[in-house]
Amino acid sequence: MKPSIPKGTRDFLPHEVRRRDYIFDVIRRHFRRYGFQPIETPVMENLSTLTGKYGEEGDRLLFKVLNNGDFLRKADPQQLADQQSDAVLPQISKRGLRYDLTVPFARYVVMHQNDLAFPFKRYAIAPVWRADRPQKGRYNEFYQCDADVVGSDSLLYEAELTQLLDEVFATLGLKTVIRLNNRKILAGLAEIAGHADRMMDITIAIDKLDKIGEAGVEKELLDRGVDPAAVDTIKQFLGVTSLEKVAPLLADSEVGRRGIAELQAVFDRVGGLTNRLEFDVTLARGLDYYTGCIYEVAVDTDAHPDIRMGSIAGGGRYADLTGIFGGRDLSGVGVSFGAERIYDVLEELELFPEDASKDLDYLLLCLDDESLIHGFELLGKLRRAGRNADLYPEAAKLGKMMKYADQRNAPRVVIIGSREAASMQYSVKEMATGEQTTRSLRELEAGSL
RNA sequence: GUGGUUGUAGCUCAGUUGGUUAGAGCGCUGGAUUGUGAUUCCAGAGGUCGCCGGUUCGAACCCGGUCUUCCACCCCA
Repeated sequence: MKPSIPKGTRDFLPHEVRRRDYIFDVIRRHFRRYGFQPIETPVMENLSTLTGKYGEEGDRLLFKVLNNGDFLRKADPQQLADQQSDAVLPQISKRGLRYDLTVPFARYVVMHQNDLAFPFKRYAIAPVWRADRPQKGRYNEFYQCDADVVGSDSLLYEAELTQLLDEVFATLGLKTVIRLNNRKILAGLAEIAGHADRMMDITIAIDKLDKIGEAGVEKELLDRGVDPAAVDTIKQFLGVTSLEKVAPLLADSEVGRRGIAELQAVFDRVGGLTNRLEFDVTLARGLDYYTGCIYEVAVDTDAHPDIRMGSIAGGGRYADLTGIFGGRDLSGVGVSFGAERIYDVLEELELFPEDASKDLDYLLLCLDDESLIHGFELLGKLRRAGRNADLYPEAAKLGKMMKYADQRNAPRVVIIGSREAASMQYSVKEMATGEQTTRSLRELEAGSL
């Protein structure tokens, strides 16, 4: 048989894993610096935990796990015969793979609320699964790096998370645009338009502005059943790029005014950033559970004009998510970094640091069997001294071993023949320059040649 | 989930209206060079043409199905 892996999943070569680890390490370092604590949750959740949290579209994209045992026995025979997938599904599947890290976190907080000190700040770096049709930068299995805080309404957290987004991308050397909006502004907009109940339809439509243009948005709104007068009202908002200008439009909406006040408070407190920070009234974000500020980060196309990539990080405030699980209403806010997309962008821009794919200090090559024994002992000494070292396990032709060293991406090789073994002075070759020197054990152990 | 697209050597790709034995570059293995990789020269190995079925005297090529890739929707990291 021909080996294969499920569509939308990937294997990673060693150098790719090291580069991914570099991204994870940068993000994790910043999470810790900001006071977030690590937690872990299962990759599988009960389907009842997951369904209904991500909107209709999200439910469709959940991976369901088939029940064990004779699962069809428990299914309704008639519904089974009629191929009523939706009706049969809950009878044959009670678990699903997590779709994101936020909903499992809300479930976790409710289950462990007596063990946690609020506000509770946690981070998680873990894979999630979505049964989407794969494309570039879109996979069925991918990692999210989430930082969330639950149990406080303080807008200082929104400001802090903005700083966190900014610092991570500054450290990665990636120029981005951090866009901010507030669901309350969108609710106000819907209210002013006379369609308070149609907020989702309206926001989904205007979210597409940069993609389909104003005429496209207008058509989309009409298609979604928004009346022409309301569409005219909504169009007034589309060109607005500052909070000051949107404020008068929302003067008659209490929720809209609150949204503006919240955003203003965040802007007032973030301070100087490396990346661009923008208010964007058309930013919607599809997840149902957001209630306040929402974030989205994209590559700054002014600085990196050739990059075409969707959002590389996002987040927002969800005031009611814990309430859904029967807990106290604990307001939460968080951000999520899309590690895979960040990887693809860093790769394309060649922004990975040189040493992100190197992990070996020395590779030892021995020319005869006696030297090999000497080399194996030297290997142990170097490792005990804290150097990353490896040994070619037999005395082969030097050319062959050099080639192996090249493929291993070893920065330097230590050549051990009878001369070196006798004198304890080793030939060290820098692979990049070809420069060769003689070094003592002490020098090798010290590293940094 | 809807519409389209892709699949030929380890990789990137050629392959004529359907016609004998399917090619190139890179990589790989060996040698020139028994203590020097990435650069030179020579030789060699490697393919049920994604898979299943159909049409045909004959299929990498035409048709159907299926899996996969990428793209546009939908949605999203």
